[in-house]
Amino acid sequence: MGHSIRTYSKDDELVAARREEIARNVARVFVKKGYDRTSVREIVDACGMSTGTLYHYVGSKEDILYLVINHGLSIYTDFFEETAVDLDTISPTDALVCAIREFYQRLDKFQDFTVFIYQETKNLQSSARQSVLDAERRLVRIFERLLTRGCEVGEFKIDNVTLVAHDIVVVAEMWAVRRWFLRKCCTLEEYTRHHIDSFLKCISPTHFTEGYTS
Amino acid sequence: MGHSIRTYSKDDELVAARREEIARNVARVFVKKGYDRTSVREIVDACGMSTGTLYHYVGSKEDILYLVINHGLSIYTDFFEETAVDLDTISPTDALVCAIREFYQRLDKFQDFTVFIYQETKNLQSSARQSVLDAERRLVRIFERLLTRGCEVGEFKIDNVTLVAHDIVVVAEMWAVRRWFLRKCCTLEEYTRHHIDSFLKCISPTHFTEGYTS
Amino acid sequence: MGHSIRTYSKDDELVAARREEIARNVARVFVKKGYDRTSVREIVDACGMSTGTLYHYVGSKEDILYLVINHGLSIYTDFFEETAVDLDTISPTDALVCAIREFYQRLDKFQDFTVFIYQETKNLQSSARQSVLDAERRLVRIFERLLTRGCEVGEFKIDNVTLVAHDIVVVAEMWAVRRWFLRKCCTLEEYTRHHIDSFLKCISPTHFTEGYTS
Amino acid sequence: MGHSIRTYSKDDELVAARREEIARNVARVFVKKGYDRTSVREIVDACGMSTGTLYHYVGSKEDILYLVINHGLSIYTDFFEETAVDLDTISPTDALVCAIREFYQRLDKFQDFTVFIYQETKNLQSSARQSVLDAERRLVRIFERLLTRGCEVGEFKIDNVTLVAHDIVVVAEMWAVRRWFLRKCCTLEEYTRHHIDSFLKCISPTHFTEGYTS
DNA sequence: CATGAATGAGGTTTCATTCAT
DNA sequence: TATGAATGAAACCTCATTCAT
Repeated sequence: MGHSIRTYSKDDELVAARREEIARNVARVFVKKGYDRTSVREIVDACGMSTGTLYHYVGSKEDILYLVINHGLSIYTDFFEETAVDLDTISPTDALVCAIREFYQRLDKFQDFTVFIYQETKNLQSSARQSVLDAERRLVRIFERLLTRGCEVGEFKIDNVTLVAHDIVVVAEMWAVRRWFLRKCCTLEEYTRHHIDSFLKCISPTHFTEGYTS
Repeated sequence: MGHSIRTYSKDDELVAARREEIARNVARVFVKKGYDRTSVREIVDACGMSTGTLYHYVGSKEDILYLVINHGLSIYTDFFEETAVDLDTISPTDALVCAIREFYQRLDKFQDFTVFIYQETKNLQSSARQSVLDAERRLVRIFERLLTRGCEVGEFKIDNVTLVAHDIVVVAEMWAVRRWFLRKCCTLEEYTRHHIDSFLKCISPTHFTEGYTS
Repeated sequence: MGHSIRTYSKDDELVAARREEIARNVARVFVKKGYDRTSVREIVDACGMSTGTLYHYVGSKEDILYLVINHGLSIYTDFFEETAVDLDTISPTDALVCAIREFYQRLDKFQDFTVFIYQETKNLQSSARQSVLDAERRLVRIFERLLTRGCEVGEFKIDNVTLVAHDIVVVAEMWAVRRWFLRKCCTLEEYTRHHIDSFLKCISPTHFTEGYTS
Repeated sequence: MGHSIRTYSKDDELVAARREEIARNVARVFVKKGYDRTSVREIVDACGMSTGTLYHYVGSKEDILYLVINHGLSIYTDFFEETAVDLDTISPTDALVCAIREFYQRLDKFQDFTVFIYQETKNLQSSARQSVLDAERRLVRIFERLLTRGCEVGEFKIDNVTLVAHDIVVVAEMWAVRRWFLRKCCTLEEYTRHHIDSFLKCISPTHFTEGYTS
């Protein structure tokens, strides 16, 4: 799916394993030094491979960027596709709060990745970039579903569900991206609680607002 | 202030003029191709200067990144330092709404810059990066002041003023950074209105909330 | 005979078969892309072999060039050694004309090979090159014999038989090598007839010439 | 004219001088080792330049091949465009004989080049190759003109002037290309005389031939 | 002050060949 | 015998920067 990477090997399993290995090893280096500033020399050193072997499983340096970004995305995408099931058994509000908490904590763990993706996605060619953006869209959709369920049972009242879901995701990512600012401002717990409160206020149906129209 | 750049010239005015010229011309190229992928040759072509002249007024390629980013920041910082004055004469709520509207529209115009800054600040060395981050902080502070005034006169009720101000700025920047998502989701007007409503809900003192504690 | 190629196999027949297979398959690729620009990977792909197997029957990439060139030479050498027999039963002039016609038509069919040999023989190491040149020499000798017979029976009168025989071969090869020019100039039939006429004029004993001495 | 080569310099004269220098120095190496087997490292060593400087005046390794081939072609093309004038003042036969003699001697001097061009033209991309072939065509045309003049005054009688002119050029080039054979067969003087005689016989109007039709 | 030719280290990628399986 | 993963030297080319003019 998405983007196809050249290999000289015909053993699909081996290719997948080696690429996983590459992504895992290179991630650290890319996050630290940035993509453009990491040389292929440094990449192969980090992988403990020879140049030739690397290019056996990968068509170009950019393919490696793609692997690393996808590896990073999977870390939290995968997670959500697992836990999202349980959320159906509790009230929409509880589910939303729980999901946000989990998500924010998860992003806190993988801060470096989040920042990295924000900085390097631009360097991908169109097809590779599309599949990264798709992963982001799936992330938003997870929250969309939670919000929609809440609307259906009357617990939430939301004009633009997509926009709210998007905000939830973005605010989480900002905890990583803007850490240079936020760390001096509050703890993750405060940050999370503040935004959970904010989101709930905004989507609560009991809150009467005349709607500010400029 | 901030970061000092090497020059061989002793004519301060000329240096400033040339640097302004460089920043203005190179901005477009950097925004389009990214810093690392822009060669010094492309830089001098964009400036209509010779390499020698460029290095007469600038110590390194990275200095140019610093110039461009600062040039970009000034575009909206300066603006705000002008218009912020008038805002004192109207009610805090009106002032806030007005400021947000102006800010969001301004960022809409300079989307490319915003995205660029999000992507390239990491490439700056410590001292240069600090002065960029300072500019961002000043931006937040503008909204902090508006919010604080509102709190003082009882129009707003806010636990963490800095955090809200920061959110206002970040949400604006996301309109540029996440345009690939948001353009398909709503117009700038809808985006702005949605968030103004949200922010007002969250800081309104009349809204009673028990505070969701997980 | 000629040049010896390393193998790890002891089954001579298998070795010969495999080498024949290699030459046949790789010929097309070499003719199209040139020797230096064809990678070993492309060679094994063309052969449907693994790298390991290839190097089992061949010592180096250059050995393959040798195989291919010899394969190419055999295409027309073999042919001549078959048909040359019949030529003894007809008059020297008829035999010559017939041989030239056959030869020119044959080369027309294997143009690519001829061009290839002109371009790549230089890449062979000394011993391999010698055996290629030997094949060319045998080709010339075929015509030498025809011419000599004609001289003996008084049908031809030639100062330097070798030189004329060599010209006959070279002119044929030029039809392939200089096709970019000759195709726009005449058909194969015209080309052949023109040169048969020329050769006959030059070797005819009835033609009186004082010999141009500068 | 013909093929355009990238340069970073704007000083046309300097570019021409440097390229001339490159062609002159690299020619020897290319002729000796072949194009593909000569590394850029060896090229810059032969030129006494740094890599950077080389690529200042040339876009790629292949451009250098183009320069060298053109340099080689000019050696005899230029020559002819000078001497061809005088030939108009003598009889067509004398002019032809004289031109052939000069040409064959000239090619003898630049054997290496001739061989090189036969082997490497294939490596040029289309546009560059075209302009090399054009130079060859101009060479043929020189002899075409001489032959045509002879026909007009009745000294020659030729069916296909172009083909004869082409033969004259090709036979000359073969003296270089097939030296491995011809050196053992005759001297340049013998080779030249033999072919002058042959050509004159073939184009002489007094020689009666019924035309051999198979 | 302004120019742009010169530098050579370092960039990414390909290559022919080996050898453990 | 047959395989193809692994190697790392060497390929071509670009780069930011300097300095003589």
